[in-house]
Amino acid sequence: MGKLKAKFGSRLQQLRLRAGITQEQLADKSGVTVESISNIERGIFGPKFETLEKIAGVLKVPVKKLFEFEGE
Amino acid sequence: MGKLKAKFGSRLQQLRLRAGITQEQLADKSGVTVESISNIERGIFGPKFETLEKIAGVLKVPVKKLFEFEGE
DNA sequence: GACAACACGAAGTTTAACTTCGTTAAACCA
DNA sequence: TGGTTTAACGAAGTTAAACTTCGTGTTGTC
Repeated sequence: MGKLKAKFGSRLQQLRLRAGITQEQLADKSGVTVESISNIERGIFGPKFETLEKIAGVLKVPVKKLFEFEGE
Repeated sequence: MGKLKAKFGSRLQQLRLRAGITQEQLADKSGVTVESISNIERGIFGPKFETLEKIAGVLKVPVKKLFEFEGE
């Protein structure tokens, strides 16, 4: 229990690297700061719905892709 | 753009009805109020990550199922 | 050496999630 | 009828998580 933020974070990092962009680029296009992206990727907190939607848009993936973890 | 909350809401309602439970039952087991579930299902706001995780647990579905919308 | 990219922490701000009230209405059953 | 359940819907207030703004430290690379 309580592992969703962490799993989401590493999944986000995975998809961001796959897209070939930096945290700063993702941050700028998503309308948040680099530190926020860093915090999200490290599982410190999860994005709110609005940010979630923007991030998925920048990465050009459906939102559900961000919740597809390994071993589930 | 900006339709994620609404799509998530109706998807949640769909899965809740499929599970055969009321908003109140889902609310109690998820640790939020009935009004919150109602607001989420109507797309007024999206749940925070912690609530999202609990809801998926109550419905016994992986989180990504809640983001599987029609026509995507 | 300088720069890029990122981890990481602390402290403050913002605002969306959440609550608490209350009303309304449809559906079902006694 | 009347009572109960279920849920939509609004307004207003509270809470807490998301987000920001600082700042330091590390790694890699040009």
